[in-house]
Amino acid sequence: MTNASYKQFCPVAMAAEILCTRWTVVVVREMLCGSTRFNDLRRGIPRISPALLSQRLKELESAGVIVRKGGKGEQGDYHLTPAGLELKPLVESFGLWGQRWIASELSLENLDVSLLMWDMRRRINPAPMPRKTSVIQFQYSGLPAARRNWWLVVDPKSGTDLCSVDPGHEVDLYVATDLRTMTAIWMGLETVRKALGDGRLKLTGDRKLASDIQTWLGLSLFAPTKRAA
Amino acid sequence: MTNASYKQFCPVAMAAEILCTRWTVVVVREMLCGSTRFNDLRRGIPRISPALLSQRLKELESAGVIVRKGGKGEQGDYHLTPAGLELKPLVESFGLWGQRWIASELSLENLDVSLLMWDMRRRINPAPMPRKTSVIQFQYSGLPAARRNWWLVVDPKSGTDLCSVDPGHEVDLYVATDLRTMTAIWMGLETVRKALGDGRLKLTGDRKLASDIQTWLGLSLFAPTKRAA
DNA sequence: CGGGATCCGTAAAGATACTG
DNA sequence: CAGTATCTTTACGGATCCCG
Repeated sequence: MTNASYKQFCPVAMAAEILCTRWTVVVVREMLCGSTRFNDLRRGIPRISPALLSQRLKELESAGVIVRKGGKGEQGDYHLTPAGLELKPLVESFGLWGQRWIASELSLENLDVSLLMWDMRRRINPAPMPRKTSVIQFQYSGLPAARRNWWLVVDPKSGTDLCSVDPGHEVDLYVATDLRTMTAIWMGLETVRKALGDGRLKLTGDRKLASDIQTWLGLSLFAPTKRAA
Repeated sequence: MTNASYKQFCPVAMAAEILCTRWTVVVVREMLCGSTRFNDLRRGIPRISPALLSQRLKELESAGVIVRKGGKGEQGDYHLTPAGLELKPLVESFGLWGQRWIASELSLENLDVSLLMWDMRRRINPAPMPRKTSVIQFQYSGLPAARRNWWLVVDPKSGTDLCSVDPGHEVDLYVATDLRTMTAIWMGLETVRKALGDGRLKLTGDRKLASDIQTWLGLSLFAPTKRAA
């Protein structure tokens, strides 16, 4: 079917043929967010099968959107080409439209704690945080024990690590909440202040870190978008 | 599969789930270009099966992108909702990227005379043409007899009609060329002047109409886009 | 003739297991 | 870690038919 094409010279149709197969736009989004390794991509796209991810990467490579570095059999390292980088406005169009027009209840049906934490790790802004390494532990009520606790280890110099098992460091701030509340905050559907107010979010530990949370907890790229629906 | 979703709260993924099924973006493009009837859509998307078009229209309706006017069994009349109209920038992103990065030889493999004429009909600009109705006959060499001749009947008041059988009016301008040349001009890949110069395009009839052709023959929306590949 | 619905064979995607 | 292999389910393409 991939070969039995739309047969239209229109550039919209030609681009759609490359990009509008299942998962493809999500793969590109993930690469625009900085993932380059096969398993990093899988982490950002948990429900894609490895076979299909592999196929999509090959298709994107032959379309000139990405290049694979490393020989066959070696570790692959995937990077966007100039053509791939220019897909950024297109992916942003998807995000803006989705944020504006897809009912928020629908988004909040697709809760996924590892996806949320993986996104948060990428968007943490260490600038307003202490010079030293900060450790923030998230505690999600109502989740199975293995997925309940998450640690963000923020080193202003080397970046942020995400752990789902206790890394053993002393914790500077505990964030106790439920997954739906944290996801809604992340998406800009509600605010830290409101969730703190009605008790769905509790912060304990370092006072400064707690009061500054809105400044270092980078929200989703699309959180500022005004909703229409 | 449509229901077994990506399961991601990310608005990019949620939008992609709605829009990135086969043909869907092309259907939206066609509606943004003004088609509202089932068979107008089929004309702009000749290779979609009626069953799949019907299914896509239902999906777009339940996603809130279009509304169907007319009761069940009645004539359907499909219109974009406000959410659908806001897909315009997204569809334009596809077109811009496609025009910039997809090799032109690839586009010119997908020649389709009825698609080209259907697009041209929509983009003709009657303003610089005579007040009276103008008839332009296109003669494509190398096509089977039934698809060789096309007539655009441009009435500055009521709009433009496209005919593939002789409507019987007196012809003001004859445009004799081949399909590849006309498509390349339409896409901005080359100019009328150059095609006239090397004889791949011939204009006979009304001198004024002929010399003004670049002003009234609206090109593809993406013709001004600079290519990268 | 416009606006679809049905049926069937092929092609793509999901799930899971497995390997260098 | 970075993918293949295999099997089942779902989607798509194409032809045909239906109905007002």
